[in-house]
Amino acid sequence: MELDEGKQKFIQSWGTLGSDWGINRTMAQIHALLLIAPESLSAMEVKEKLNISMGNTNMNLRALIDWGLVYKKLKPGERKEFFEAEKDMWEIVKKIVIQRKKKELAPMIKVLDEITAVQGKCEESDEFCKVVKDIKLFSNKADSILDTLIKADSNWFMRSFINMIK
Amino acid sequence: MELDEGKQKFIQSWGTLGSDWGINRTMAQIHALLLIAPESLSAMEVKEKLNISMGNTNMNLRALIDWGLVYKKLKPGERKEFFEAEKDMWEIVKKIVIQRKKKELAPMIKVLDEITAVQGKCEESDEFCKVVKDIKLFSNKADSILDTLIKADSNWFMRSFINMIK
DNA sequence: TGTAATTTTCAGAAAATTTTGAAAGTAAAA
DNA sequence: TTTTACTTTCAAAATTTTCTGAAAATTACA
Repeated sequence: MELDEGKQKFIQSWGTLGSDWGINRTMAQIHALLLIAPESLSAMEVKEKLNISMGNTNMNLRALIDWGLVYKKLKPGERKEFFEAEKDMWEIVKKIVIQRKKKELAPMIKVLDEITAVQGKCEESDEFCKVVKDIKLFSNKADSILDTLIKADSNWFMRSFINMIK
Repeated sequence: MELDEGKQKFIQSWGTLGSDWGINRTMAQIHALLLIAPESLSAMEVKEKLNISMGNTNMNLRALIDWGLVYKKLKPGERKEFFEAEKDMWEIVKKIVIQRKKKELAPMIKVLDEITAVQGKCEESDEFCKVVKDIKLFSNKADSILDTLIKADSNWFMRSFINMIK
């Protein structure tokens, strides 16, 4: 395998992984492209390297910026904008966790709370009540664990996990 | 809000959460329905409660069984099959982790390994090589953390995290 | 064995998501 | 101010994913 082939493969795989992770394919591919770019790239360069339309490029670059995975960079003397990826893996993971927590966990917790307001009507034996209680317990735990992770730095995280594992 | 309304809401939310998690909407809704069902249900009952086709019901019940989230149960004297959800939250999470690890993490690690075979051709300065190395480190770490989690039991997990957090 | 109940399969339909392309918007330079 | 380079928007098209419905397969019972 040649180096360029490897890069291509990496971009494709990152795209696939992304789409499994609620990040759309193109968004993840742009991220991958910027991750391995030695220099920041312009929107036009991204468009051309990935063979996608300008509209698509623009929308997904915006989304990446929203997520905090890509930064806009202005080069002095250059009119157009350049883009640069966040390259610290721990930062990347944290930013993804923040987004997914907001998009997924928060709404679930909200619904669970609404449902709990009704729990008075529950028979002790009612399966529904038991399940909701369990899930609530679990979600709240997950919520606070993730909050801790988000605040933590990489070393701390690794250290904790190493302790946990041994 | 009435109890039935609450149940409905729960099924819908679990469906939405599912589709964010690589479990399709219907699959997650069936899981939710079975989670809060006091008794195991037949395929026909599932079909009717969720207003979906028999084909869809069958396919997603199979998928849930594959994932280990639902068990098939035969009632003596009854010809048809009944279905019952795994209700232990920790088991549920573990089973989802197992599937996603297989589907997402494993292929990524495979690609990274293939790519690494080419790394000889890398300049020390090449961004690509740095990034691949970082991601590999991270993925392998994630892989072994998840393996540990899968083997662990709920109490152990919680205990570790409580320690971690304080 | 034949019949009826139940389950499975899968091609095409429907729905959801992503992408394009062209037009509109902005702002630096001339 | 006009031109030019670039960015943004968004309706419609393309693609991908999910669902249906009907037919085929399986199984249990008579």
